[in-house]
Amino acid sequence: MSEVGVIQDMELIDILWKQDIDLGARREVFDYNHRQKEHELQRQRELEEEKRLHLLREQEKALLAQLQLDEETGEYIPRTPPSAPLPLEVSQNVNFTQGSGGHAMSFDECLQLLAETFPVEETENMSACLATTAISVPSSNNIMMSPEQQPLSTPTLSPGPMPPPQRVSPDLEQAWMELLSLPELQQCLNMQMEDTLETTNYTLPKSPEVQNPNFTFYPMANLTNGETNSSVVCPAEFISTYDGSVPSMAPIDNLSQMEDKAPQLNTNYGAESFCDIFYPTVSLEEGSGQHGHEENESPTTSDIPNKPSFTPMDLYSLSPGDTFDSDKQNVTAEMPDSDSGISSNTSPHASSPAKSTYGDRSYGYSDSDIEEMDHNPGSAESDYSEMFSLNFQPDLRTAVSVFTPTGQPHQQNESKPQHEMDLAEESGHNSAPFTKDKQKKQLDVRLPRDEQRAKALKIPVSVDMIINLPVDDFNEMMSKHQLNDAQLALVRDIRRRGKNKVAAQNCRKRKMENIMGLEGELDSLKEEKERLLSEKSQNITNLKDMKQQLNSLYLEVFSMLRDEKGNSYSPSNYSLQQSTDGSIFLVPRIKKTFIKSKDNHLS
DNA sequence: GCCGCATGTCATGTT
DNA sequence: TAAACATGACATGCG
Repeated sequence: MSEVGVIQDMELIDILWKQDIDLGARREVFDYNHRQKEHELQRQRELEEEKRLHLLREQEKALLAQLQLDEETGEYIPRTPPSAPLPLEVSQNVNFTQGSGGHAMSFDECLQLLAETFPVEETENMSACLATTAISVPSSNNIMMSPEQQPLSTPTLSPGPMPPPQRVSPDLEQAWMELLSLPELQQCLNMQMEDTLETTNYTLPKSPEVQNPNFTFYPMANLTNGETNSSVVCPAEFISTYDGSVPSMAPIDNLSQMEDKAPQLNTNYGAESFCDIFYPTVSLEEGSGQHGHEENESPTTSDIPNKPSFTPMDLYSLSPGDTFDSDKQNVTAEMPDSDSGISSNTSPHASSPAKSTYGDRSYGYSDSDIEEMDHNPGSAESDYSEMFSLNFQPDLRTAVSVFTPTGQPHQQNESKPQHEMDLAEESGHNSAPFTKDKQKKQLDVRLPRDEQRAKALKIPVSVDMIINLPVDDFNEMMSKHQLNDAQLALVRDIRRRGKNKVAAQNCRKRKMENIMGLEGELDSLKEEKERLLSEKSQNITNLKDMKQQLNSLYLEVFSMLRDEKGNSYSPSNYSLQQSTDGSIFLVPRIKKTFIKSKDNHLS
């Protein structure tokens, strides 16, 4: 293009730009040089970013070389020269406050804090993880949380930082909070989680930091999956570490399946496997169920936001010991009967997972029930089991695992007060006019019967799921489990009874509301009646007064009338009458009396 | 033992 | 037509 042509073009652009000023277009939009400059700046920024990443990677390697596993405490401590051993507590007393110059806590201090937070029995196998990458520490720690530690609060895999473990000391917890507030660490955690999820083709919505190109990336985030993914370096033995606590959560066959799965986890350890470990019941049921097949059939990432692998029911089932809160709503989100204040949340078994665990016989049973079961342990087998002559061999693992959607072992730790407290809270509006402690107690009485029946027939689905699953999911679940006729019949009955129970509660609630509404309406009608009666009496009084006034006025007018002789008319002989056109006539009463007398005579 | 209340369950009708 | 829901009637447990 010639120079003249360029000038002409620029002039043309100027004209267009002037026209576009009104549209808010800036001149830079049309300036090629300006855009080129911007492009160069961006490239420069990217180069700086790469340099920075490289530098950080080098620092990371140096840091890892300094870490050392303390065989006794299981804590990772920095390699210190023998001459100047560093007390471990120092790291706990690190001032995490951010100074004016930035973070007072260095990254290796953060790592040390992480190492201290998680003891050796959990990190025995973490050494491999740490040896490979320090950034895998937070994630792997989270994976290897001991059973008593709180697992993920929700199954939803959040890209955000994990909550601090419960066992940390207050100081450590404080440090944790501050540590987690470090954007670098958050970034690392986000990236680590992403890497983990990517192994199962999951993608999570990136955090703003991730989306921000100017954000500082730690080098580990750029490692390949093989390097970063803790699953690769976490040996399968660590999985078996949890066999002592987890197996009670899964049926035997599923357990074996899970154990068989362990080596696979070793090579491909993602979110799904993660859930398999901590929530084997759900993951094996759900994973192999309606959600599992989705992942198998179409593990596209686009499915994730629209249909997360955890439905509200999963949330409910997965929250160990947590009250299923409104979200339960979440459950109610599945159940459109939001008009009913009771719904399934108020059902004791549905409102809280903890309420579904009836391992303790004294829990939720009436005295007679307990007595009956004590005297006749086989009574747990319902009429169904007797009907179909099934041999119910109490299999603690199976029984407990099958009917605890929460995945919690049935160690009843006297949680009843809390349970009732939850009930009281959750019953909420239900408190009037139904809710009493007795009612709550009786709500609990019935459910275990179905629980026991299901247990007797070894139905591999929790009663809560049987009742609350949408019909499609329910049918799908039933088709996945090979159930015999007796089991199918029982499952159908449990579902029918469970739904009808809620319906009856709603019905009674509505009935009481109707009664109360009718009572209120009755009161208002009584008030209306009183008001109308008083108004009637007032009207009668007014009418009386008006009649008197009219009478006096009539007499007054009549007294003023005179005949041609000047004599007054007698009111007894004459009366005043008004015609339709308004004129007044003096009518003699004689005729009237004559007619009257005539009428009387005829009658 | 009777009574009232709360709740679960069944049968049946309705949506 | 199936599933969910509504509701009357009855049974049961409890105080």
